[in-house]
Amino acid sequence: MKTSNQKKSKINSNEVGGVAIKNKQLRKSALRLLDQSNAITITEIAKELNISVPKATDLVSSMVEENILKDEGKQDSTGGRRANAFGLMANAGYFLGIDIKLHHVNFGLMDLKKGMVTLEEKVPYRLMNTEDALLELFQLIQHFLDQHQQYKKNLIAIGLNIPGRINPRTGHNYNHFNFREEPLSEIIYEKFGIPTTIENDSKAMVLGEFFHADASNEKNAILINLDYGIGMGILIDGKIYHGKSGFSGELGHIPLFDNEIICHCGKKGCLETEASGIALLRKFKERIQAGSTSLAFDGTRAIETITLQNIIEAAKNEDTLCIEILEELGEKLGKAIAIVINIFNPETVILGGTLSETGEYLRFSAKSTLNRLSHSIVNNDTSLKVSQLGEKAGVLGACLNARAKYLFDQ
Amino acid sequence: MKTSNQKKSKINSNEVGGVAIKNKQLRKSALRLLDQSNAITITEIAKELNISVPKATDLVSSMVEENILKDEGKQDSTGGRRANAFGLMANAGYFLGIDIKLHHVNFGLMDLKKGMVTLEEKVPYRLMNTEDALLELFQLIQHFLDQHQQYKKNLIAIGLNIPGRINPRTGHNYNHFNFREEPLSEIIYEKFGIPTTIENDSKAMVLGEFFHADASNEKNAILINLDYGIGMGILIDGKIYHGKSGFSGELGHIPLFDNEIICHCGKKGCLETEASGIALLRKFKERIQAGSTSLAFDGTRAIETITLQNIIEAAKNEDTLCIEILEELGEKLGKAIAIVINIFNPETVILGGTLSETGEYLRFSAKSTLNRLSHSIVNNDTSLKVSQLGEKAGVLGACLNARAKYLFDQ
DNA sequence: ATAAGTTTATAACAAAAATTAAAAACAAAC
DNA sequence: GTTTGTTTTTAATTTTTGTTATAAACTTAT
Repeated sequence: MKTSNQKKSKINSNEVGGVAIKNKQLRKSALRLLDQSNAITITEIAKELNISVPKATDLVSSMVEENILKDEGKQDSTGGRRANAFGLMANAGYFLGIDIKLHHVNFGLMDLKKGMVTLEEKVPYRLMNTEDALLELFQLIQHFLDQHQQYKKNLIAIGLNIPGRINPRTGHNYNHFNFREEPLSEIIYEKFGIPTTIENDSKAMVLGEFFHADASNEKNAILINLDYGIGMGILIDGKIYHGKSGFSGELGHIPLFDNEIICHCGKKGCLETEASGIALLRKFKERIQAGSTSLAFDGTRAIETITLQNIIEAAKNEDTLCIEILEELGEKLGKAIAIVINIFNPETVILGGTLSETGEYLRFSAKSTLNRLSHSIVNNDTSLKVSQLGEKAGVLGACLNARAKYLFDQ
Repeated sequence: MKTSNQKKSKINSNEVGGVAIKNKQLRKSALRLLDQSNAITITEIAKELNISVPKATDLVSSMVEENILKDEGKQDSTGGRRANAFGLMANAGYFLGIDIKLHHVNFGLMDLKKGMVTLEEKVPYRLMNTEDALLELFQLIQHFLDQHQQYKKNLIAIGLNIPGRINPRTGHNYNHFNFREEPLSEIIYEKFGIPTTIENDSKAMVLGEFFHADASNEKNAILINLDYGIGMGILIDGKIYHGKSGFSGELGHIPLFDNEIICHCGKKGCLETEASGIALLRKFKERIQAGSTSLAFDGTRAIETITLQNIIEAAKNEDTLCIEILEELGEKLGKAIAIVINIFNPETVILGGTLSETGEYLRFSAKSTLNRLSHSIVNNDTSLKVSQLGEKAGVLGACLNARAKYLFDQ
């Protein structure tokens, strides 16, 4: 570790001393500030960062010269000379979000000011833990990059979401692409030369969903990711909570029922056995076999080929059976949400993921269970919402994740 | 807010400028460092705080002069000149911890080095939401202070635990002593002239229990406070998690059972209806009335007068009935713990509070339920322990809370 | 035992940042 | 339209901090 020698330190300008480190930190703090408000004056920066006005002037000037900041013109007067306000230059940097789902990938490009430049949703892809699947992913990424060459020069980082357990510190993921020695983030970095950070898909979604949340960083919020399985993203103080080893938010596998249905995790009674997309399909099949009819099933094809999307579509078209089983699901989910609210006392619980496309059917039945099972003071403190972003939440989260890590994190 | 005038700013030496503020922050950072290791050298401080060695020397010298730090002598050589190590002066400051329970108060005095100077447990007191109860509390505090006059001069802060909902930011508490306008912390401060911070008792206990946890601040841990009710303290990144309005950790009121027992919160099926001290008493009564016998009940007094402590004592003396109902309780608790572990993936779950005095009976049955209900990978990642501190956890937490707030917090 | 290599501590110097002062820009009152 | 009070900006000065150099303390190898 002792590479620095008095003589060498001056030659190698990258191995910087104390002042340079502090300036870098200062710059990141300034960027964090600039991110919170649209435009900010030098005096405000000086006050917030506890530095003198001349120092803040230097800081801002250098960032303006580097085209990171832009002079946004004079602010309204506060009684004296009008101050110049500065804001981030949107085109100073871009972040690529890659949101890998089991059956498709979503791509998105975000600029420095959190504006979405491009969104490419539902690119067909089959996630598997094989070398081939990894190579195919490479191709998809390469294709996206080729299509957006004008941004490549300023591409700062990639944020990648993938289902399963993640250790964001080391960049390792455990359920997919774990056949190589290196962590996935490292593999992507070496392939494309862009710093990459990875995250679990549900955990990234919670970032995306609270994208528009007010500037205060003290967000405590929950996203429930309803798909074939049930995931949960936990936001604490505006940051994703990972737990000891990345197992946090395993809402799908909390033991909540006394049934005999064996979950794919091997246990009985998991929430997923009653309130997931898989459970929904099972119930649909049971009801059809018991004689019910539905828009989603005309009898011309095998009942096993019905997908979650079929049921969602039918529910949107007010199919009685599908709405009924969705409401049943909402009821079971309500119990889990009651538990989560009592434990976390979050500001908001958002129902997201594929199933949330069915909108209020789920929310209403969940809410009514919630009211029945949980004390109103605790209950009413938390708002229960349905995602408005849908598929976009994950990509947004991926971009924001990369942006936070490479723009602000010290 | 514009009290500072160029002319006045020099007169009022308290209204300090930028450098002074930075020095204060630096000092707090240094204290935080010093807290983590027993003794630390100037070079290490400089490196950790990103300041130059001369600056670190100044910082340390001034703190030594003020008797906050002590020269601990030479460190072992690392191959060159041996460095002087500096450590906190234990007697440079003290913190008073007051742990209010429903039927008693615990007092404790902690020095700057986290050493407990005094512990006074189970001072009789009946917590009620009345002016009289508040005045009686004042008397108890005054009495403790009088008995420890030699520390009063250096008493830096008071940490106070109280059951019920708390807003530690404003110092308000909502279930007790809420009849005055001011927050309780303010009332205590005005009465005794010592800065005071308040906290919920279960939340403070989790700090106390993880007192000895290793220096790494990335502690994610859970304390379950088993008493007449069930509380939970959540430690995230080494800090107490409060939630949006201080309702977090309401483990006692998660809906987990399909029974018809109405909880004191007004709902049915709460965990507390099956796994709390109150539930334990109910079950004891039921079993006795059904003909069981127990050491805890000789038939000479009304069964309603049996307390939790009686049952605990009997269980310690290996009373079959009490052990049985405790094991039943542990089983139900195990289900709740399985949920908590799946959600939080904590490093440790500690069973604390009065009931934890029964030791392994609870833990064994909880653990076996846990193994049955939850996936082993997630399960084995978290250790389930029984508190070794008992009544001390709350006082320790109160002291640590005050210490952290007034020693480190910026 | 002495020399060579390390590490810490202090002193001297240089650089950087904070203060202070002064000028410029603006609003509102007279 | 001028004056007064504010606030921002820039410049000059002072203070603070970092860097470099040197001395001191100590270990290890020869």
